[in-house]
Amino acid sequence: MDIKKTYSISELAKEFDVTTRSVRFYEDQGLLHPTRRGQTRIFSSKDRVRLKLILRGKRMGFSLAETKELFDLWDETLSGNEKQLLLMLDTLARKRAQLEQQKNDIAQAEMEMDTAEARCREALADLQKKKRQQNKAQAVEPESLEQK
Amino acid sequence: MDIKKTYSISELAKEFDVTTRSVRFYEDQGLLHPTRRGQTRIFSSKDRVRLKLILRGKRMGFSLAETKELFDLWDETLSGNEKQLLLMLDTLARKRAQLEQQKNDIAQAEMEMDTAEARCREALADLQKKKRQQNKAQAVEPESLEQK
DNA sequence: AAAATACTTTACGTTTACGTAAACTTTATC
DNA sequence: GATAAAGTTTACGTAAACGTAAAGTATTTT
Repeated sequence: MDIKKTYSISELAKEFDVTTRSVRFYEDQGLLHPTRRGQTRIFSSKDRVRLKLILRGKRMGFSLAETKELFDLWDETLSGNEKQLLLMLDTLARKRAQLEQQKNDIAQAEMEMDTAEARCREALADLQKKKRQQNKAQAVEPESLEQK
Repeated sequence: MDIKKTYSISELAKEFDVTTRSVRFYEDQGLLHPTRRGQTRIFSSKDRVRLKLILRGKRMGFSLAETKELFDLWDETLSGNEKQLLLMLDTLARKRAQLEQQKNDIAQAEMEMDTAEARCREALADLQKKKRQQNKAQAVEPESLEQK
């Protein structure tokens, strides 16, 4: 079995460094489904996992709506209906393509950052050279002052 | 030299599959700097490159503000001021860390999609087996009817 | 010259993802 | 039993990234 524990809203908020407002909002949008004891929310470890997925999705540029779609689709997939299974496979394939695009984008960005960094270091090296020449000039100056 | 051409707003919009509204918005936000002939915008190949970077940034989950910051920083970097150079190097390092995080996220997502896909295929295989068994049953049924 | 085409500015509208404040209950602590 | 701490709902506010008219200008085509 999982960790099998339950979580309060502030426990989750603290663990993942989000506000309770955000967590409530995610519930409101149908991404989380806490139960209630009285009116207090009780989150399951499934909710915890989903929160983690939500945040990772955000870092990857996914909207909450997209993530919710995936959650819902997965839930329906678990029903075992053939149509849903095929739909899920199709969706997975499309998401994979999206990830491929992102990997390409990242690789490109990294290359460009390499050249940018190289130029920076080159420019810095030039500045250092200039400085050394100035220091040499200054090292001579005192003498010329004394001779005056 | 570059491609050295200039571009109209609709040329760029068509090439990158965005609306002219978006292009004007990017200018408004200080991300593009077209010149004017009369009141008509004329985009340089530098603008074209920047538009490409803007869109890639978006796919990578960067806001326009973040992208603008990088543009501005890079422009100031080109001035050759030492402080700016160091700032740029620092920023590059932070962006690299961000990309690393994204790569981890993507790798994680891919792994989870692998297991999700495997479960789907397994469930589908089970369904196929059931179907074959049903077909076998149906193939026998006609005989049993005739014998009645 | 009239009409079509491409461009412009101005400005209000919309969606997403929360922030923030107000007013209220429930539970834990002194 | 008062007070603080953590939770709740309701609701208005906001920044980002455009969408969508409306109304005008400039140029090209017929």
